[in-house]
Amino acid sequence: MSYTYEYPHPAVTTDCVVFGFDGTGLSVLLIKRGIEPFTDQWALPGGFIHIDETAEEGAYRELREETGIEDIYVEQLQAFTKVDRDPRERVITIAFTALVRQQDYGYIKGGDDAKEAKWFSVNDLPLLAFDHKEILDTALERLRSKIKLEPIAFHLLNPTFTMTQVQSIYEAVLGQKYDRRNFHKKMTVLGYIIPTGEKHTAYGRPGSLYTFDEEKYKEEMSKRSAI
Amino acid sequence: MSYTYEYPHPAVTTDCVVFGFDGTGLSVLLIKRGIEPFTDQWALPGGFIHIDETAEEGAYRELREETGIEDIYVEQLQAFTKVDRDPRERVITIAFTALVRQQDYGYIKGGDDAKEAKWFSVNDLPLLAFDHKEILDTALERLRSKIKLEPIAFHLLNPTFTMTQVQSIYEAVLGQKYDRRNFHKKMTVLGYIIPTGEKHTAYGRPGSLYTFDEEKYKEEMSKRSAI
DNA sequence: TCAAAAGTGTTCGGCATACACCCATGG
DNA sequence: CCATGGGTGTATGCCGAACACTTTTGA
Repeated sequence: MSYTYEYPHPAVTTDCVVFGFDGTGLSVLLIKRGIEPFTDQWALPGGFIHIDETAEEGAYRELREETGIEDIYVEQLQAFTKVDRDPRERVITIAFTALVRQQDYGYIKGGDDAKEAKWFSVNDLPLLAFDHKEILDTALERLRSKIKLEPIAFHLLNPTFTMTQVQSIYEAVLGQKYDRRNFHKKMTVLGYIIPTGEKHTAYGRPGSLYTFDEEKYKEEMSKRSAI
Repeated sequence: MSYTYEYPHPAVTTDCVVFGFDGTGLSVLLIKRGIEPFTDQWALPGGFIHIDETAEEGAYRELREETGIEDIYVEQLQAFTKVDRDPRERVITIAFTALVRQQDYGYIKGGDDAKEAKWFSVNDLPLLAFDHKEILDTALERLRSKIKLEPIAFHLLNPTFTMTQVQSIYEAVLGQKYDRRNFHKKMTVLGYIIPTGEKHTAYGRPGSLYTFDEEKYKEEMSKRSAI
């Protein structure tokens, strides 16, 4: 079976920067490549898109095939189009950012073109295949600016969480420390972080558990843009 | 001449949302299509990327070919990948946002696959070909959030400009009015908008001309992130 | 009883907002 | 001299930053 065109067509892939949070730092999910090129090197999960699926669908599918991850937050980053970024042929990749609850995927199976899948701290990354380092850096930059504007941190957390956990994510992503009292105040004043009444015990005094209320968030947003 | 692949490859195009400012409102540059499909309909300038150029290079080339525009600010928006977005074959487009000094291009020549090129107010757009309305809306949304964070308004203005002109751009893009005194204060306090000492006369009292200082902007930014 | 983490309130400065009067120019 | 638009300062309110002591739990 072969496909012929009048003009040359680039191949199109998707690559996914999957961020997780392990309780202290920000992590990225990488796969060890099982096929040429860059066999045995670490890379972002991804692959060629099918002719009858959108890039989003392709990104979801590749994630499922290579890592077993499903039902997560995925958002398009941008396309990367350098002419020589793949040694096989002209390949354009559409990169995505995904946020997952890393706890749910403590052990990742690997599969398909991936020999192995593993979480890495963003501060201690191996050498990456292709231009995946550049993609990852772009994703990180976007994550940093986005977390200041939108409540995306909650995609990295359990449905209920403590304020300290939220604060840890902001600190890990933005690389700075915040005052516990001011952070708590700022979050509660937003109006869409709701105490559940439950407590969470780890060490020391138990912390209150909160939940993110999507509805209240939309309400608050429409109030503000109405002004 | 034909090109054969083992797997089906989508075609890849670029499309460019070119914003201009005519002194009162925000405009978009559209071309009237000279070829099938959607002949004679208005569309974003763009076309198929060559196998040996990046998407950015392709976007620049198509803009030059279809509208004669050169040397402007261009930035990638995102890819649009719906399966049926082009009736000919599977086509993925990588969309770009461009900002130009509309004055420099009061008359646009058209050319190549474009019968005609024309500025339209973003508030009074014709029916657009393909999914170009969706692309345009996405670009507008991105422009609105970006203008709040970065000094991109100056790409729409002459190298020297009055404060009132800057204010008009912010008002046109964000769709709200600002107090002249407060706006002036906010801009000057930024530190990278420098008075040239020249005056600009239109009606009434002449206004001071300012210029945007790239170096100072970078300085100010590094100061702030250092804190 | 000790270590670890959580809960909480006040003060201060800076930035955004609201607002009005006078000035320079062209016709 | 009049119409048009430009330049500017002050008062107020809100938000973010700094900062310390007390409480709850498990070991």
